[in-house]
Amino acid sequence: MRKPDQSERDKGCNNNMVSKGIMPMKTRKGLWSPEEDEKLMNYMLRNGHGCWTDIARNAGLQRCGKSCRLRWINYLRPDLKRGAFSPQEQDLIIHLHSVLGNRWSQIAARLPGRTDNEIKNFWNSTIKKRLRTNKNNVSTISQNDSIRDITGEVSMSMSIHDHEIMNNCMDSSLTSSTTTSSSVHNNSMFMNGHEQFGHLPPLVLDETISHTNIGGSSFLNNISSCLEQGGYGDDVVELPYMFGMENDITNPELGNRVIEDNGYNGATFDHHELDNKTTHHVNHHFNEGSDGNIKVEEVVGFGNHWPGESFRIGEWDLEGFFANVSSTPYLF
DNA sequence: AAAACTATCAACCGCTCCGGG
DNA sequence: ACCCGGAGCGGTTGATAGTTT
Repeated sequence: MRKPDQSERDKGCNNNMVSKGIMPMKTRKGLWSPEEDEKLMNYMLRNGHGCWTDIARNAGLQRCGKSCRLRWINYLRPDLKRGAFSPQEQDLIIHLHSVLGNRWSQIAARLPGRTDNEIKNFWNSTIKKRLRTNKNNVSTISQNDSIRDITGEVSMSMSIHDHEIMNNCMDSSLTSSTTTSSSVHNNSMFMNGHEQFGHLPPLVLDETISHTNIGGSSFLNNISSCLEQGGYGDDVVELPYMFGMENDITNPELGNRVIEDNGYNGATFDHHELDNKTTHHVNHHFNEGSDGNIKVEEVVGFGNHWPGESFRIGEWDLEGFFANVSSTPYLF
């Protein structure tokens, strides 16, 4: 972690001003102190969003707006979910990354309570490493169980069964777990009304499939098992051409989801940082005092759980989501 | 016990995009 | 059409905690 420092100039935030010969106000850089958190939290809860530069100034912070925005989004937002990623979330991240690539903000948009930074960090540390390790363990992939592009190169170690699921899910005209049979798919099938990508090779399946189960999450399970068994590698997981999602990545189920609010009622709520590995947690307790100001207290505790479970804003029922996955056909 | 190594993640940086003038 | 400033994004850095040697 970076030490809080008193930089003479916030290079990143004040580039424009400096280039114009305007001497910017001194801004702090580095880690945020609890006092700064408190100020920003107070201001945001009272006034809500606005121009970040104004927020920084009006909240009495010697920070640039950019820094305030980042702090709020990544740390102070009341709807943030903390703690380790669940296996379901991990599956979802892996899948979404295979679809969206490094578009962390778009991935984060589908994981309520998670930030792009968090997901990016998680991917770059944990998953990337895991994939790299597992990749080395991969020896052969059955041709019959793989998907090949037009050149015959094995491009993804997803089972035909799961690929079929995805194909069918791409087709919004399919509303139930129907039986389909096809040996060749071209891009138009995947695009299905969305803008098509121009020069992408069609996918070729090796054999006819006659079974699918849209409602299941076997695709995700398969990703999990591939991950564990070493089926995915950096160079085989990308499937950017399968979806016409560039212009349509809004998932009504997720995007409009009402976040459960079990704790924050405007008076008091907790913000937990949880480290499952060490069972140590730092609990930032935000409490509204008699003066109406939000106080930030740091409480250190132990135990691999959410103390009191009082602050579960953003707690997201992934199980329920996956159970209803058939209603979100263009996500899977 | 200490040094070296590794993992994690908060925060910075530079860039692009977009809306307003 | 152009300029400007703010917002947002993705890549990267670096401090610190944890683990291994």
